[in-house]
Amino acid sequence: QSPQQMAEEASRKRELRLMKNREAAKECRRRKKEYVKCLETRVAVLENQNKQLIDELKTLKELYVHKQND
Amino acid sequence: QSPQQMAEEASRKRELRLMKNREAAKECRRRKKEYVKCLETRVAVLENQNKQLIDELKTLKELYVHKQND
Amino acid sequence: MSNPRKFSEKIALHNQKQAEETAAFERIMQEVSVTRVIGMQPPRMTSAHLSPHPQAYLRSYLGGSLPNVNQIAANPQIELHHQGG
Amino acid sequence: MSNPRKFSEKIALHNQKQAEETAAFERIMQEVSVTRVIGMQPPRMTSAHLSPHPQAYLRSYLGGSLPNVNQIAANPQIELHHQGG
DNA sequence: TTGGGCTGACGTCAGCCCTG
DNA sequence: CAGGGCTGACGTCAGCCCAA
Repeated sequence: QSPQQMAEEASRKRELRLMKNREAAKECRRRKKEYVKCLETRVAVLENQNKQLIDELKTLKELYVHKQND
Repeated sequence: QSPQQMAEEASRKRELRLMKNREAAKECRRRKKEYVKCLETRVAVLENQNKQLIDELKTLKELYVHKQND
Repeated sequence: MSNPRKFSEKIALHNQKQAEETAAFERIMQEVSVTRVIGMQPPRMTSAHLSPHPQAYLRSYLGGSLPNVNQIAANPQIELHHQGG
Repeated sequence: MSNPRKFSEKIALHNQKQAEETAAFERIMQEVSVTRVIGMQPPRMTSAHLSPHPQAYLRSYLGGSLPNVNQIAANPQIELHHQGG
């Protein structure tokens, strides 16, 4: 093989690899963004559940002490 | 001013701006990483609190129905 | 490892945990709601207790289907058997 | 806006919320613990009630410093409902 | 063992928002 | 209005890790 064809082959291979990694990086960023949004949503959900659980715990606690005093 | 000095000035200004934005990007990535880690830690904390709250709610509920049957 | 490297696995893991915790959360909330409702009755009799259909009375206070109510039905005061399915 | 653009502000906001929620969490846990402890006593008298130091008896059951316990130990029949929420 | 898929980290560009 | 601080998104390089 002539060195000219070798250089062309190497260049084409490199460009193909760059193209693949380019798209892969784009997909990776997309998944990372989705993951962070998932984390934020999860935090919000857990926060609401915590508040509701604390409220229910307060209510049941006062109901318990009221039953106690009866 | 000679166009030679103008080109040098522009090049120096551009390089300075690139340098600043380079360090800014590095700090930005650092803060983003810290933020994501903060989110994960927060999720773990809220998860543990949820479990403990649910357990306490179960205990208090059974205690309540036991008091009810007395 | 519980901390995967791929984002897709992290997302799937978080969705799974969130589903489980939400299920447990809704379950305990319903149970506590039921407990509070039946706990309010004994000291004072309500006209609903005179109704020939106490199940309908309870279901009027609570929303969806209550599979765990059977355990509560173990209370000797109230009889609550399956409505046959 | 509650959703800042800068990461530092997001971190500060999350830390603030986490501190508040942790405080509320620990508070309600201690209160429920106290409620359960004092709720177990009335049906049967314990020898600890004959002790000249009931506060010390309660502190033996509970961990940290409990400022509200003093009022409860002083007047066990009072109702303790603070801010309703 | 090794090639390829994913991701971490970098530098650069473009754009937003705030301050001068 | 122009200028600068931060961040979103891109392409590239380096490296990890698993299936082939």
